[in-house]
Amino acid sequence: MKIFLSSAVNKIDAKGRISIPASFRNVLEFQGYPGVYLFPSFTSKSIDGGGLELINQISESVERMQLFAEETDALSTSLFADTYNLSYDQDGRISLPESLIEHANLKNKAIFVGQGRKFQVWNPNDFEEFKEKAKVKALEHRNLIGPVGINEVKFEEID
Amino acid sequence: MKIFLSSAVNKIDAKGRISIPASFRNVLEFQGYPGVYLFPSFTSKSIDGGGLELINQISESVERMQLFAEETDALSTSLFADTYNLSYDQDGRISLPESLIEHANLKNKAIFVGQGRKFQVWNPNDFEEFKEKAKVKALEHRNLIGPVGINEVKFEEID
DNA sequence: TTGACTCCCATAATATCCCATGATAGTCCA
DNA sequence: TGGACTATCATGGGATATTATGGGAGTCAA
Repeated sequence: MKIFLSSAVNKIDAKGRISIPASFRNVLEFQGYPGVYLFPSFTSKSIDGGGLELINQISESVERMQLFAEETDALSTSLFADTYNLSYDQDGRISLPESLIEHANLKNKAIFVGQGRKFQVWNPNDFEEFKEKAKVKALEHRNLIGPVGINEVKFEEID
Repeated sequence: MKIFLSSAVNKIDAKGRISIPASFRNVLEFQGYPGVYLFPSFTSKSIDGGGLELINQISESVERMQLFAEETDALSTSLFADTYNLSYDQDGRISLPESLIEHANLKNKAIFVGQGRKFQVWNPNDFEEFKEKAKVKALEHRNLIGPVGINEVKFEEID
């Protein structure tokens, strides 16, 4: 299995640890090392996560942007500063940095949502809400959307 | 782990010492020796820092430039004059030179910000401000950016 | 002596290691 | 088919290690 699929709600324990779903760990280890890269999503109250492949893509695209020096600076600053490289323990758990917990409004539970090459971590309530809105939007625009999976369509398919 | 990632706020104590984040020390030691190179950033009120790799790159590019232009003399002079090579103690602390403290407007706290091959040291307040601006700029230009952690772009490209 | 700078140790908070448990799912075989 | 064995997983908790930070004591120079 090579991509992040399906979703799972896990608990944040008293010590602030949370298990990464086993299926996600498989993907991460397949990519070469037992750890995750996490950073706040630019566009939603969630955490984006992935493995080596994701972080390589990101650094590549940052380098590709060398032409636009100023924008690259700004981008790499906000990107690197808030990106965490966490390796999980032998039970598959990590403890999330405070700044990510805050950004994603996490309390004592979090949902891991597979999104192919990456995944997201949400407050389960917030995610439900987001999903509802996404569905509505998708219905509104379904005549504009081709047969391919754009964002909203994608989420429908996940369910 | 080979690059400077994430950020951490540390305290400057009464003796003027400050801990370099453990994860940064790992990178520095991976590069070959337990110390840092620090110099005032040209473009912002912060301190640029890195290890052997960074300083090697810099001296190479300065040498290459000196073949062509005389005004690079001025550049390299001011660059090397304000660059400090500090080795940290066994607890991972350094004491910052006065000229760097002044340049970065540091009081009793400083934030270490990973930027891949190098890192920066900021007054935490100043950095927050800068980050906000950077984020806005990055969003403005996200159409130029590859498949970074930006939902919409990402999903379009997946298909 | 004073001040700046080490080296060394103490401590509190946090993170990590390691083991135990209960739940679930899968497998095998009579 | 059903039931027992096995494997895997999420989760709890005790023990240990690491980290940031404070402060004492020694060194050196002015």
